Amino acid sequence: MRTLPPSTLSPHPAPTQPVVEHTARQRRKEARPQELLDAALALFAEKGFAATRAEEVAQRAGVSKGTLYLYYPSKEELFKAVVRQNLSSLIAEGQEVAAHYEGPSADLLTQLLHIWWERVGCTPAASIHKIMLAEVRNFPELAQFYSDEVIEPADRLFSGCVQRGIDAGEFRPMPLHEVAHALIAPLIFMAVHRDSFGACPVAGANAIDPRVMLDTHLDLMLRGLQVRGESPAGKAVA
Amino acid sequence: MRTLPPSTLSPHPAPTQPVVEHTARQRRKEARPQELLDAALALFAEKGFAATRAEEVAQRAGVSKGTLYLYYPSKEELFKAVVRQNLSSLIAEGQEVAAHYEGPSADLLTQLLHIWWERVGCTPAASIHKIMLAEVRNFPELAQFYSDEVIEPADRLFSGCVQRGIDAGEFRPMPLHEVAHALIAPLIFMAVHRDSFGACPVAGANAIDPRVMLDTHLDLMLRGLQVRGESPAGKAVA
Amino acid sequence: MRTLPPSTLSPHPAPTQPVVEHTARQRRKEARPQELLDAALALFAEKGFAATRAEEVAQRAGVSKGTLYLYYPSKEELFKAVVRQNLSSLIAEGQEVAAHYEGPSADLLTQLLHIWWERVGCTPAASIHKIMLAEVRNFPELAQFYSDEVIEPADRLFSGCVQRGIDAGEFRPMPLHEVAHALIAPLIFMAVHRDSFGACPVAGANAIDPRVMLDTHLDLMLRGLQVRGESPAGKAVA
Amino acid sequence: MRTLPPSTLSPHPAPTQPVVEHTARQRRKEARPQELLDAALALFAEKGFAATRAEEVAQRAGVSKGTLYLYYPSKEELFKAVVRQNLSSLIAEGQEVAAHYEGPSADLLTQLLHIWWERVGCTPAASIHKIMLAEVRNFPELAQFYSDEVIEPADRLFSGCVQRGIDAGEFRPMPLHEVAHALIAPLIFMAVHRDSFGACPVAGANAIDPRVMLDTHLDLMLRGLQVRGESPAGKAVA
DNA sequence: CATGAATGAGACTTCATTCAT
DNA sequence: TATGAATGAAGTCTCATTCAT
Repeated sequence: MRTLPPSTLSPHPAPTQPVVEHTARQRRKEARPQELLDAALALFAEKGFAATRAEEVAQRAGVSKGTLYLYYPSKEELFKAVVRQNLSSLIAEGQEVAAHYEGPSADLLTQLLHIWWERVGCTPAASIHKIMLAEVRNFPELAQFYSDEVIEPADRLFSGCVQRGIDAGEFRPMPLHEVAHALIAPLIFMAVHRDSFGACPVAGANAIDPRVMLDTHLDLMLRGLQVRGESPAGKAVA
Repeated sequence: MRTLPPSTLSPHPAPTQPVVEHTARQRRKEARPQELLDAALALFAEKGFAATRAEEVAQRAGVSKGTLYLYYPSKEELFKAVVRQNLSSLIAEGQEVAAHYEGPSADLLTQLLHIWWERVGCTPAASIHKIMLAEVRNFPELAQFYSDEVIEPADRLFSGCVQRGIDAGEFRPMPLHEVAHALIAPLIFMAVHRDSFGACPVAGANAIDPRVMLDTHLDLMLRGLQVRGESPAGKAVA
Repeated sequence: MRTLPPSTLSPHPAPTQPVVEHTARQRRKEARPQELLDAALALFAEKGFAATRAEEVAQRAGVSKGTLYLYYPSKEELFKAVVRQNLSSLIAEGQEVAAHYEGPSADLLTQLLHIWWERVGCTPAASIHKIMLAEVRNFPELAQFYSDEVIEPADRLFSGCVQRGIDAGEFRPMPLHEVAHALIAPLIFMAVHRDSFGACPVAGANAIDPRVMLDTHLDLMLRGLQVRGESPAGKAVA
Repeated sequence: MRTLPPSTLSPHPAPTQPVVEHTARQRRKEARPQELLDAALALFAEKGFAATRAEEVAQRAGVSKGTLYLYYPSKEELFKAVVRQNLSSLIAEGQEVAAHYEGPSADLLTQLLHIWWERVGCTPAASIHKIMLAEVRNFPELAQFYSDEVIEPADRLFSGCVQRGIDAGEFRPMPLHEVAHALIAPLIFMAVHRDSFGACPVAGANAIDPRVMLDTHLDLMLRGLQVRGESPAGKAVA
């Protein structure tokens, strides 16, 4: 379902079948959670949380209703698991990249946004943001969960990079959270838009090429952040 | 809640329908559709489509459940009516401003975004975007409508301004649609976010001050658009 | 369903239709709660709490599933309403009788037990005790409710009568709660037994005539309580 | 949980089934039915039939769900087996005692009730009565079984003792079955009550001390049975 | 026009039972 | 023989929609 991204961050640490041989049934059992999460993500993305029926998720994963509840005790927990698998893990990886990065901050931001696009923006995982925005009022517990697991860490990640650039004299001093928001918002918005209007023959939504958009956005933002007189560092994008 | 009931205690022996009768009840009757749409907008914005109960809409509009169905044959039709009614007036205004503007393009963009924020971003109308994003997959016919009535005109408006700046030598040449998207997306995103997470005690969402965000965003974008060596024009923001 | 008991305690204070005329629908609405409670009591008695399906109750009352939930928000609340109507009210009446009684304590106990038999013991209401005994462990909230609404008041009522007899020198001094228990337990037990085994052709259960049992029990108990040398006061039973 | 798994780490090259093998596993296998019945009794007593899950019974017996169904083809059959196994042995004992008793009938009754309390009333077996009362309507065939195996013999036992006392001039002539009922009912009722409400902080249920109750009850009953003018015989109770 | 009592399809979730291993 | 993953019928409760008044 997910095409191997050219990213240096391999999603799973090389499965290459361990020594022990499993029976067919055991293999099914081990694959179940992943199959269920994939089915759930697809359906949540398509119809939203409330409108997705548990039985549909099960059917799409090729199991019965009861089996779904064998692995996840409620629809809400299933959704949380989807969020964890698709977002929480990625943000952690982003933190790793940022923590060990040596080059210019502009390049770091460029790389982070490209990673985000390849791992989230152009995958069904992008829909999760839409789902949260739309339904979070009805599930307050999910709001806190999402804030803790996704929004806060992502804000820390991007604010940290901007701070890093300011400290190094690469960027102008600017309000951190607002810049972080301005950095990621257009990308999420584009992904969400494509997810919602992409299926329909809508000129406006399709007039935008995601790759061009990403590069343009980075060009604008990095030039905007840049200290006057220097040359922009984000050229690597092209 | 019901004004002037035909109580038996009325001092006059039943006036047998006055000539006009355009009073109380009649006025209520004419105002009903608007009252219902207002109530529906508020609730759809708050809870989404599926989680909004028809009875709640009726209650909030001060009528009974049955009356709602007198005006709208189903919850779906009510939803469509809400979207249509609230979007039709959203665009014209901006077009007017842009058509007659004389000053620098940076100032024009600054003004347009401020107008958007005051007229849409910080009003319930902002919720409509959220609703559309969330539910458009379930109402394909609304997608075309929304695209024609909102997305396309808005894109034309902002692309036009950017083109104007490029033509005048104020801005660097850049991909028009992508810049237009980068201009408006963070604002819509912020409004939608506040609408969803604002009620919850979520640090990340509340860390951003809308006014600061707006100015920061404009600062970044205009400096990013600006032709090298000139001074940015968007300082008027205060 | 309930035959008018010869008791001086009229169950309802004479309905005799108030002045206002109701339409058919309104009449139905007003009768609904009673119809539902009757149906619920019958089914709870027959199958227990957990095994009684909400839809069955509705059907027996001649309405749909949804209507039941219009009047009682959950099966548990429905059960509580059944208890209140059938037991709580009766105990309150018993307290009234006891509070104003003038004659010998033995006669008071005789009368209370006869009332209990006629109003509970030989009606479906007797099954409620069985239901509670059987299922209370699974519904802790019901346990507290039943204890507060039924067990405690009943214990107070009977202990109070025994105390009254002891104070007046009619009865020997004895442990109050234990005597109260010994007074009411055989009657409840008999009723519960008949409710459970009555339908089956079981000699043992049917060998006992409730009337004889009641009189025998009273005879034994009152003679047992009686201060030595006096003549028993409970002869009125026959 | 599984004893002696045929692990590949076994030092001996698979002993190819020893001669007797009546060890560990074999012993477990033979003990299985009893372990399952014990677990089932405990759970049925605690939660009732419907609320007891098959898997819980299996877990408590230390086996898997599937194994339970190897021994009992359904939950219903398991329930019947529990009832049969626990009741059949309860009655014989009392009959023995009564048959050979030489002393006064009051002492005999005293002794029988004390035996009942120690052997049934204060053991899990008391719960069986509760289960029967609650569920017998759903298992009509058990009604006859229970009646034949328990109710009838118990009635014969106690009626016989009363008859013996009357014949000997110790007791007043009274209806036999009704007296038998009045003798045993309060004790069963108390045991059942404690079993159901004992866990809850219910004053009424806990206000009664079983030992005091037993003595009080015997005191009342024997005095009630006693022929006028004689002194009661049941003092032996201590 | 307006009401609100009534309906019943459908959602989530549980659990007795089966069967491949 | 023993396991436990899988099933699907059934239960409680919700809510869009209808219609007698």
